[in-house]
Amino acid sequence: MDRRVRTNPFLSEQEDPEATSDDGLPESPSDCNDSKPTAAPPPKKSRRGVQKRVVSVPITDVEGSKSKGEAYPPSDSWAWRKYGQKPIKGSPYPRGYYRCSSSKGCPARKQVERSRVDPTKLVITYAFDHNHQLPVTKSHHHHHHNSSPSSAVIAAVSAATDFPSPGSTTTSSSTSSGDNTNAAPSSPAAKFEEAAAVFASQPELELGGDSLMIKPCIGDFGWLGEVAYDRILEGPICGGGDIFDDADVMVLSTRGDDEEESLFADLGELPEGSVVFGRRRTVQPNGPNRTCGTVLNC
DNA sequence: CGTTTTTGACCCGCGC
DNA sequence: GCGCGGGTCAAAAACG
Repeated sequence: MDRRVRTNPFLSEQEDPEATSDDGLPESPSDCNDSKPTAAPPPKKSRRGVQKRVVSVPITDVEGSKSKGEAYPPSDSWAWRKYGQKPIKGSPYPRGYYRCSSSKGCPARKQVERSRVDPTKLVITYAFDHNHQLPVTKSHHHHHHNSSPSSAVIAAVSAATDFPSPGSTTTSSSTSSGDNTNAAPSSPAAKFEEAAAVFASQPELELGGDSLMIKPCIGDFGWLGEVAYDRILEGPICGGGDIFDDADVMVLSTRGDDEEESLFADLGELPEGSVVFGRRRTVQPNGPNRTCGTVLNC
């Protein structure tokens, strides 16, 4: 293998300089609206100029769902393999590095870490797109359009590092392994990733003037709603260029409850968190579409 | 048996 | 120019 290929084979679109800043986000709220995907001014390149998407998901929700015995959709079909883990300075939680194992040459990568300000939240950073189609395994019937294979799938999600429980460092393999194949997730983290994955592929997003609306999408992902997704910050990383290409940041309100409030309180306004909406993908509909939220366009 | 996870070390980029 | 931190790879071990 090419050891250390520092060159990103896929860099091109835009990246998230702050992607790594899980919560510290020094960025200003207004920023989200500033960056126009179209204009695409010279964004600051990240360390490697990698385009990244940050997804933030409340871990507690996932766990809660789990206890509720909710039905979870199949994994995101993407197989992720953990290739590293490192403690992050300033954060008590380690960051896990995952690569797509669905395809040999798939550049898709993701970093999973726990929010340092809000331990109940998981911050997933996606980098690069999948260069292959979603490995449809079983119930992956795509209702909607399937984006071009070449465009690759947009979002992949999943995973979770080992979240050392505040107080005790647990191991985490469960998460990763569960996440890897399309097997049903067994750990809360796995659910998270799935949730994120689904979001990433959700096609049913509608733009409504200033705000985005998530249509029945959640209907299919009712479980997801339960699980919880906070906000969506989307970086046009999606090669497909979907609706979100237009939206830089979106906020999804699962229930618009304290959760969100606290979220904002913790984050300040709407900093990092975000769930990525990619497009396409279906899951078993067993959820009460109670969560459809409105996506606030930053 | 195959695949994935875990841990350590190395290298690169950025900041000061 | 040096140092720090982050990111990736590689080898070994564990699990399914």
